[in-house]
Amino acid sequence: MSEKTRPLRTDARRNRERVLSAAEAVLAREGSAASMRAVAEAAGVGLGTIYRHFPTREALFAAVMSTRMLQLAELSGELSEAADAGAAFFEFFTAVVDNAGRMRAVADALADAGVDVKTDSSDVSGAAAALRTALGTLLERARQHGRLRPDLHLPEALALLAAMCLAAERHQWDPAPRDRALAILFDGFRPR
Amino acid sequence: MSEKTRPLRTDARRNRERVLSAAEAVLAREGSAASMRAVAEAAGVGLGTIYRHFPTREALFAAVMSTRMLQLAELSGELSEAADAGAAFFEFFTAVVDNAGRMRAVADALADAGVDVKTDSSDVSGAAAALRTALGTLLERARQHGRLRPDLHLPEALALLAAMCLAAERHQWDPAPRDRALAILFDGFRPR
Amino acid sequence: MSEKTRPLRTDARRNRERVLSAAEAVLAREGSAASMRAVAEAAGVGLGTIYRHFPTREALFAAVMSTRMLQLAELSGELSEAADAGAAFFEFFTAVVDNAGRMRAVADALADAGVDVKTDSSDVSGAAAALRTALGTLLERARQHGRLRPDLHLPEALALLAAMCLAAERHQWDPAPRDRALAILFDGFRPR
Amino acid sequence: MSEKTRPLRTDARRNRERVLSAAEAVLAREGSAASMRAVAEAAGVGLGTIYRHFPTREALFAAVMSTRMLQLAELSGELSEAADAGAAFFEFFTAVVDNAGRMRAVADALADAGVDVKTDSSDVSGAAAALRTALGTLLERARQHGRLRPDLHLPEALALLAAMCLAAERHQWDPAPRDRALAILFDGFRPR
DNA sequence: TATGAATGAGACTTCATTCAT
DNA sequence: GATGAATGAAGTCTCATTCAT
Repeated sequence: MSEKTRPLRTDARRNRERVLSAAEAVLAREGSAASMRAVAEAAGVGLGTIYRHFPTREALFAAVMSTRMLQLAELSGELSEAADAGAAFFEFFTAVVDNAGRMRAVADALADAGVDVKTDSSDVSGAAAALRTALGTLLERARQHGRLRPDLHLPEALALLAAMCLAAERHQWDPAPRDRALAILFDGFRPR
Repeated sequence: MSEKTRPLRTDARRNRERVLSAAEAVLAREGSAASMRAVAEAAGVGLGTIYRHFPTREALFAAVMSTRMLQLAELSGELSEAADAGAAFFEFFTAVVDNAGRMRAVADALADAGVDVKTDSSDVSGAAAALRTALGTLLERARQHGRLRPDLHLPEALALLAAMCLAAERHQWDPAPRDRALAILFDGFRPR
Repeated sequence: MSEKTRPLRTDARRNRERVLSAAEAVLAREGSAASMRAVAEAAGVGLGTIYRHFPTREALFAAVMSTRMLQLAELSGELSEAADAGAAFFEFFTAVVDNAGRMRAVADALADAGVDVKTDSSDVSGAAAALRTALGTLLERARQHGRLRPDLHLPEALALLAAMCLAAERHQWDPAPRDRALAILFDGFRPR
Repeated sequence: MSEKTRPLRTDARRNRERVLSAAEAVLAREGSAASMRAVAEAAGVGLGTIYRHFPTREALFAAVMSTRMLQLAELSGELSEAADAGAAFFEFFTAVVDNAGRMRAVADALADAGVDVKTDSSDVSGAAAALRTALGTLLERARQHGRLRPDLHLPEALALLAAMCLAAERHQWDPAPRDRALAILFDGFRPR
């Protein structure tokens, strides 16, 4: 847990970023079977450079996911103080789905967050926990404000979030159908 | 003479079944990257036997999917005459999700059914179309009976079905959480 | 059971013939990599039927070759009494080349006949010997009639025959180019 | 192993050479059905190394052929200015046959050179064209010097060259029989 | 530190051969 | 006898990972 990283040289850090974002792009384009070579080429670095920063293919992809999840968790911070607690929850939910739609394979990790975390990467499980916490906080607040049905709890919400993410990334959902599906689901979330 | 003959044909057909159900099990356990060897071992047959019945890895997996989808489409036949049109729709929806929970990768095909069918296997596309039609029929009937919100149309329903299947399959959803998630979603389906 | 070959039932013998000629056709069409299944299909019999008559793939193809070579050796019988000994030799030589042009892989065996027989099938080596003898007889007679250079002996003649056969089968030589090449070679055969 | 040579960027090129010459040797020993693994073992490299340098089995074998053919075409350059145009032609012809005798399968390509080039590898077709041109040049020159019969043209010469190569390669012709056969053929080439 | 050549396990697929029906 | 389903060794090729430069 206490993975203390020492400051990388600036060019090394820049390479790490390039690899990460190349990996994300390649994952989005080619799915989870994307090869390390494809990532290296997209990043414009050698294969060895990837392995300098990420010990293994799985570690690289886990890093992609946790990075993305952390970004989402950060978004929740802002929303947790929004005036309309219900809107904040729905906005966050939508943002996560939207995000998943842009990146194949991140949804897999989101799905994992719902149950047990299978990956042994503490980074991913940490980010997943952060995301879960973020959703939980917004959920609780919205419910207390009477904007969500009282019997809606975090596990179901996470499961449904994961479901929508998986579908969004697999369908390459366009905004319109996505919004229609979410509108229906959100009606199920509301108190009667 | 009167003894039941055991022609090779029978044995061959049984082997085909064994391969199909082994493939389904392996797909469920190992995901879509499952190897042909794993299927062969699970089926207790040689590798060549698989290839006798299915010319290609893709063909085998397509057969698994279309078989499963056809079974579901058949179920819809019975339900389409049930007394309670709303219950029939929800039961079918639940059955499909339940089914997907048992088989990774079938959900992929279900997802495909929602949009365009990408696989060129006419078997799969046919089965997918059958499933789409089945859901459409039940949906229409339930809506006309006033059990579904008037603005719920097939595309959204399919998208949400696919989403739930994907999640069920990935989470290995147990009945309890699955039912809770579906209950919420179904509330979203109902007229207010 | 006695190992002595006994007359085959007429249908069995007919099957043997069908397999042989199907094998020749398939060999001609697909080259020496032709599969047993292709032969079975061309012959309209099951795979097992081939193996009833020929213990291995190699045995089948050897039988094809020896059959063909025997036919050629028989042709030499007629020619060995022709009035023009020189023409008889050239005609035989041409006939063999022509034949090879029609059947891929038989040329391989002809080539083998020129040196040592590698196949352990006594059938093939016997047929090759018959062919060698046939050519030798015609050669000797033509030379004694003064139609061939005195220093042309069987080994060279066989080597050149094999060469032309190989080329003929590989090029799918049409008659015209084949005749031009043979005319030149035959000029080399003649006394100055 | 005494000293292990240390891979260099240069070493990659050397590995390429090792693979090429191993492939030539294996092709000569085992014929055109030689396996990639056999080549890898003969070269003392891993299978993957072959595929790094040659994308495909066919590409490797094509490279072997075109390399060899190019070497022969180069030889013709020197001979094209020899004092004795007839001897130059015969020497070249002999050299090509001699060469083919050392490598099975190269003869196949030579045969292809005689007609149309079937391989889509531009390397091979280019080398084959170079070889054809080389023979044509020497042939023309020798004929103009009155050392070849006037009606000997390139197509026949190529066909006969291919024939002799095929036979040489298949027989593992020793020099003596080869020379005897060539002497006879060359007499056919000369003006009467 | 970055590079990319090398490695080899493992994937898919074919096919000669055997054997139950 | 005939059939063709089953088998599994072997072949080609891919790709995560290591390591010398």
